[in-house]
Amino acid sequence: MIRVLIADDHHVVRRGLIVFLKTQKDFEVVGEAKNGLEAVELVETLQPDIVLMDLVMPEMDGIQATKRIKSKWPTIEVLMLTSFSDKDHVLPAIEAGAAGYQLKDIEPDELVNSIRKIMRGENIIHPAATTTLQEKIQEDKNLPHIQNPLTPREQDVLAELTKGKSNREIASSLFVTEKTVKTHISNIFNKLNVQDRTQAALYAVKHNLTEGSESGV
Amino acid sequence: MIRVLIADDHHVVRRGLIVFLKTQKDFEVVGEAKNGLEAVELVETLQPDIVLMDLVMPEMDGIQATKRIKSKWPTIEVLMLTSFSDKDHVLPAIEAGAAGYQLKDIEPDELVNSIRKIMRGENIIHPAATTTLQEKIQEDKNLPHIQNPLTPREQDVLAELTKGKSNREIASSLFVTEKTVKTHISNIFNKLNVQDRTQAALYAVKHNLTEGSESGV
DNA sequence: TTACATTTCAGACAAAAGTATGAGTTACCA
DNA sequence: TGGTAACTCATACTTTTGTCTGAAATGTAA
Repeated sequence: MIRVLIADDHHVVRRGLIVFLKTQKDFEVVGEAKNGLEAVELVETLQPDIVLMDLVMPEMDGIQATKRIKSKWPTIEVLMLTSFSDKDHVLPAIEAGAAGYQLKDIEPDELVNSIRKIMRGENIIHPAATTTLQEKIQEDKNLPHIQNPLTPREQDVLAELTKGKSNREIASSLFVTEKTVKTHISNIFNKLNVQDRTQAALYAVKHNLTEGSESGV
Repeated sequence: MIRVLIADDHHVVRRGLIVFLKTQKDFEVVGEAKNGLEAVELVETLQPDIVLMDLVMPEMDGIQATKRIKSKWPTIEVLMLTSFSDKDHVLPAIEAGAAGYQLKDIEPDELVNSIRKIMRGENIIHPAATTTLQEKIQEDKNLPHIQNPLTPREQDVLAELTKGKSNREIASSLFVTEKTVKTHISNIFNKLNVQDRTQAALYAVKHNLTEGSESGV
């Protein structure tokens, strides 16, 4: 059961989404928010799996709301659902931590599909928005939850980390000091957009970044 | 590729195992140890995925070696391979942290099968040894890596933990103080036989203890 | 050859995480 | 009704983690 929170200032939009998602047996709309602030509050109490977030809303816009949500509850996914596909709207959304970006003209089936993909750990960008993203990616590579630019050494560290090892153990395995491991690990967290080693390990497992090794706890 | 270390004081046994495992394309025997002490040392340098460990060996027996290995490298699995199926031999092995216990009369195919299962996170006990285990389980439930006695509340905490949350976040989600969360978490670690939250999260994911929720990083 | 990325390491902190121990509460079982 | 398990919380620590800043060595691509 995927628990969905809808955040949109237009009543019609919320109605439409709810009606449609109700036809999906494994979806449950746990709440509705009329603006970004309400969205953050409801996320806190309801702890949904995913938030369908409108970009433009009163009180607090979708970007701000997404930032707050992702910083407090990094595991809760946000799918930006809006009607703008230009650079100025897409990029901030992705940078804020949204796992996906879809235009509101999306087909219902496609929407459900997108949500499922996100829950599986994939990132979804509407084709129209992708092109504008591609350009930016060249200039600014700091969007690692889209593209993963871990260096070889960082991948080594992450692999060890994903075996449940401590910094000291990783250092010993890779024949470097604990300081070095800490440096790598900090960089990994930034690139993966996670806050700590547990999230990094879960991310690696979920996204199958653990190609090298096969053991686990 | 599953990297195997063989620890047995009988040369013939080692030969036999090696020859057989060589026929398996995804197995690699990375080393052989003639006693427990050597096994521990080789584990340190070779970092295998799994150790096939004889119970009775000179220098250091399989139980001791397993204890040391599991305490230092909890992610490395140990399959006890021996010829005793009585209580006094089986229980210490399991308590030492062995993921499996098989008699030496095991069919080669069955052995490979067991190893694969262990790598998948399952625990393997030879039928003959299972019955003696069953009895003991009633008396002594402190064998959590076999049977998981997490209380409901501990399961709640573990579920939150497996979303990548910090203690503070878990506390807020479950409406208790951080102190309480720490208590639960310490207990969980003991029961799961892991050292920290990352290992616990990986354990939960691997062993599918995350029934309740579906989200991740 | 300059510029940049990668890898290594250090010092100094701040912030979490974990452990140990004790204790009060409820709830249920024998 | 006494014992026990589960849940809660606290105090007092120790140990790890993680961040920031700075820096040196290496290799490589423009």
